[in-house]
Amino acid sequence: MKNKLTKKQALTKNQSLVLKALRKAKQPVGAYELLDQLREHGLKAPLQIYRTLDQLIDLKIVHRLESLNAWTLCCDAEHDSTPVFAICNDCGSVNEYFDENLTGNIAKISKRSGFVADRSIIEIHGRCDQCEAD
Amino acid sequence: MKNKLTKKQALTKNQSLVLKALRKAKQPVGAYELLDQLREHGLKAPLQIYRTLDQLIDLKIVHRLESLNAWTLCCDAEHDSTPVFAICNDCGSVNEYFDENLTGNIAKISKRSGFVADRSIIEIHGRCDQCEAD
DNA sequence: AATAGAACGTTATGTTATAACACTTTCCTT
DNA sequence: AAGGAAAGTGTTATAACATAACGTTCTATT
Repeated sequence: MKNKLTKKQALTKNQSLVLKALRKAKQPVGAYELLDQLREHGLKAPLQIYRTLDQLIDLKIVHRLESLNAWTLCCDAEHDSTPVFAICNDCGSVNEYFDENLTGNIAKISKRSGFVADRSIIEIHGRCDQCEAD
Repeated sequence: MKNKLTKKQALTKNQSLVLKALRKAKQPVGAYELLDQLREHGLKAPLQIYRTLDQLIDLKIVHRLESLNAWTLCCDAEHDSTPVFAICNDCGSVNEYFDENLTGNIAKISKRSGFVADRSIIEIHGRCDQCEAD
């Protein structure tokens, strides 16, 4: 897999298909749901989806939400810091945030304990603005 | 399920069995691994494990690690704040931390965006002290 | 054109989790 | 103590999520 510098290179057919499906979705999408949607485009097996998702994650175009077993588009921003996902229990929408302080605090915890962090997962469940207003 | 006040009540047979298995483990344990271990005590079906784990989570005795599909004992501390799990990629050990600041960070993000948080998941993957020393 | 690496396709299988239904135990209330 | 509600249990079947293994095809160099 190419590194970030070549991110702009053309996507492969499968990558484009999966990306397009994710763009259409208003919520994170599961692998098998993607597969169902893309059957009409010739995709037949789960592995085709899982592989493509892995590629898109490497390209930093897509994130996996561990607590949902689902995937979502990365917000536009180029970011090296840890994303925070706010997941609405009601409508299922997900927003991606960044927080320097939070990233800093995680680093602090790590340093304190001698732990060397590699990948951080922050997923907050609750109710979004919209749903809370109802 | 009873609330926290009655936490000290005697555990049921299945709860005790699962808890004991988790105590023996040095790492988070998967549901089917628990099942295998507890077959000799008469447990036969996945649901028996999953149900018991849910109960233990409600009792705040056990945590689920979303990024591992596995469960681990809660550290002793009574805590209402969000636990941070540091998961070693090498040895698989997991440590649970708390950080007021971090909890504050999450609250701030929530306030800023109108999102009302409910349950926060923070799991950091990396290398622990020990493994890093090698 | 040769070739190396990435991407792709396919079958089979492994792993994790829940639905649905019936029975039993516990504990509170009268 | 009898009765009933709620929690816990057991069992079968099935759903949902994910990867192994193998061979082929595409693509971007040299």
